[in-house]
Amino acid sequence: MADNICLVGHKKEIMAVHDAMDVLSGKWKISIISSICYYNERRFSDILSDVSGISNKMLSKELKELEVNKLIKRSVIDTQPVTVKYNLTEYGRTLKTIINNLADWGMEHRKVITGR
Amino acid sequence: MADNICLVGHKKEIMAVHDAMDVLSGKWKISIISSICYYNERRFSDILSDVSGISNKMLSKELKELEVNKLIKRSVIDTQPVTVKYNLTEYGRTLKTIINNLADWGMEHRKVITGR
DNA sequence: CTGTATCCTAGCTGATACTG
DNA sequence: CAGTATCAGCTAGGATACAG
Repeated sequence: MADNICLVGHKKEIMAVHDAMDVLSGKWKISIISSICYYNERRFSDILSDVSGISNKMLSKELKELEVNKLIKRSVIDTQPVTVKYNLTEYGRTLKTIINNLADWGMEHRKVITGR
Repeated sequence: MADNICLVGHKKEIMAVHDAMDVLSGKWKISIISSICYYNERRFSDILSDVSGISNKMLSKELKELEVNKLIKRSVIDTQPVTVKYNLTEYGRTLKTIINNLADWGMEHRKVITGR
């Protein structure tokens, strides 16, 4: 099914893919989701070091967008100084498969561009 | 496996995901790949109408990048006027799974944001 | 049909500094 | 620790026109 869908495909699927990318696009979004996904629960500074190259400003901004889209949840713990943790929402967790696929493909891709 | 990887995840995977997005990011790239994938072989003007909203300039530009990354192949057929067709390369076809996942997720996502 | 060439602007982005 | 504020440069992307 996942294979021969390419023989019967249509505009609906293409638009669906575009819809998905609307939420996931952005230089860092998928990496951020990955970080939270792989560790299940993650703090701001954790993600900052997980995702190499991202600035705190960008992280802050993209986290907000992901939260608006209901993909992640932000929880403030009232310690001193304050602690904030991010989790995937149930909805966000539906992205796991995609994340895993992307990670697999990304590792193969790295081999292709560097390796051979 | 695809599930509990989230319990043992690491920076390598996050970077892999980022690598993947490096190639696939851009407002239209995934949609373009989808179009070619679903129809197996596609012309410039076909893609232009498949991917609603894209301009010829963007299509041209992103097609070039995808070609450079060896994901698609461009073939010129010497008719009058000239015909050009695009196919996924064998390597590009390795993205099928991801495309299908994204299409599935995108359709669910549309329900979530419009439906309920 | 399949693109290129210009022009133009919103907003993305990084760097740096600062706050509660 | 978890962000916000500000500045400035870049570039992604759209509109339009043109070319082979």
